[in-house]
Amino acid sequence: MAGNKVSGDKAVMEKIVALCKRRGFIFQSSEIYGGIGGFWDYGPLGTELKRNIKDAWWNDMVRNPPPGPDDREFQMVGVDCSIIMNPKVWEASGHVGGFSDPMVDCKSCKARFRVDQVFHVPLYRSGQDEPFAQLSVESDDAQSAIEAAQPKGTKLSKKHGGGDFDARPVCLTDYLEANPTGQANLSCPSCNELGTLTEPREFNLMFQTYVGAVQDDANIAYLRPETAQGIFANFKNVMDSTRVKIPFGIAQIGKAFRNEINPRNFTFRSREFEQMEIEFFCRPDEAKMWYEFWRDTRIKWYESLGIKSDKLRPREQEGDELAHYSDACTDIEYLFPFSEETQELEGVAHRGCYDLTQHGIHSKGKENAFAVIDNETKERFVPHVIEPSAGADRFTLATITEAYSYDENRASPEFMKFHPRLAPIKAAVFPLVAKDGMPEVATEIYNQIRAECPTYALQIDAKQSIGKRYARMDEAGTPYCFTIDGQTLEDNTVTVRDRDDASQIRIPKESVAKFLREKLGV
RNA sequence: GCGGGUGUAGCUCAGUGGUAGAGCGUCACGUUGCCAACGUGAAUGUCGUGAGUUCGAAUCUCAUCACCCGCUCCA
Repeated sequence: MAGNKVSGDKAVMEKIVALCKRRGFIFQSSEIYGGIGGFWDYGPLGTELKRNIKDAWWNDMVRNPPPGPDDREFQMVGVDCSIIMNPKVWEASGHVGGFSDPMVDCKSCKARFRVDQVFHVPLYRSGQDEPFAQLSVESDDAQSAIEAAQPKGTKLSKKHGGGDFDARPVCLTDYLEANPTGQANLSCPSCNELGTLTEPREFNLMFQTYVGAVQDDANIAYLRPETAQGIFANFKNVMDSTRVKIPFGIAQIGKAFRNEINPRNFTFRSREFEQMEIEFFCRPDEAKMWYEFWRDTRIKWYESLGIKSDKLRPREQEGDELAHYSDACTDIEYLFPFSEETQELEGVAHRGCYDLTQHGIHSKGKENAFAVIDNETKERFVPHVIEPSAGADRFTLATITEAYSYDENRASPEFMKFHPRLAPIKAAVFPLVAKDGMPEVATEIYNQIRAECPTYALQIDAKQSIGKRYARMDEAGTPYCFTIDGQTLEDNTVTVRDRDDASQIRIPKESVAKFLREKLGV
């Protein structure tokens, strides 16, 4: 069977990575200096591909969004915010407080813990001032730490003669503050070994920098870890300047930065990446409806761009997976060849009124600073937010792995079956041989397509054998090649070669641009 | 961050202490009559990087960087 898909195979992933480099889709950043972990560059073909993806998203979501549920109308507008913002933004969003947690590692069993979630638990006999033993547990608070300490504590108690005991948990945060050199007295909550925990270390995943020439704590700033906060911070500006009315959405495409501990899997987990985000603002009582609308819209969008296989898997998050402020979230996941498990391409989250409320509190000192008034019902409410947040680089990678096809019966076994709308090169024009006036006709046809389809990336090539030129276009994923041959000179027809099955038909040379537009549908 | 593996031409890899190699790709010229054709020729390497051992290191040692796999992490 032609177009045989290969999946769930790491060898395939390696072939894809090799093809990406060979054909100029993706290069490692700073490769000539030995590279740099978690950063990637797009080459000429990859740049066209990613641009087509971002354009498709912007056109389909912002300029020409689908009709809403029950054909309800809604507006979509765009913003393009700065990457560095006032650091208070990240206090309001929780990124500064929440993600700079000190961690400790166990040198013995290699487990890692958040310092504030480990409790040191000395065990006491009633009436005694010194503990007879101690242990550690992982827990959210002191009360559950006591419960968590019972099984281990009972065993320890038996060892020490048995009898009732009293567990008095101390959070590691507090313990280390009181005993800065107290590491040796602590045991690992996982393997129970004594004195194996490292000193606490900060793991802030935000990139830090300084605004202004003086490097001082007072002017620390961060590269944004998500584009969403720029949208929330401009919510009122957009309301005041554009006449949008609830329900409406604000969209943004832009770079974001996360200092991942361990970047992996080609471009999938990068430290610098591009997001395509929508924050959709609606009435609280309609939030569920809009959540479902966006979830379904986003799934259909991926399918419309060629991710039709069963590798695309939406997954509704379970209760304990959800952030505390979130009512619902669907991860739209894709099964990449590098993993047995599906990986997130996009999260569609029902965020309630959390973000606007937080920014209200932090910027204006009141929860409802960004409340709006419904003109018909006169109700006043802080809008609820549905957030479809997609990874542009992740979808680019999914597009590449989905398109990658292998058919050993073809002269060119590897070919990229891109959706025509996303294909980096839309068509190529070839003289069958570089003589008898064929190159001149090729140039004429090439110029004709350029004039009639000025947005298409095209190629013209007269060098080497025709088979080699077809093969190169197969690896670039070019849907159609037009070839000028001897018959063209007699009856003005050219052959059209189809990338997916290598079949050929003849069409009049005047109609190549029309043929392309109809076939590509772009 | 931990453990294991890998790193030699654009790609895939051979080379285990003694002159830097192959296939494919790329380029040029010739040829061409629809699928990586053929012929001739060419370019391309601080052998990931830096130290050390040695008369001599791609090869041995150490460090470091990057990538892959498994943990860990993933707002």
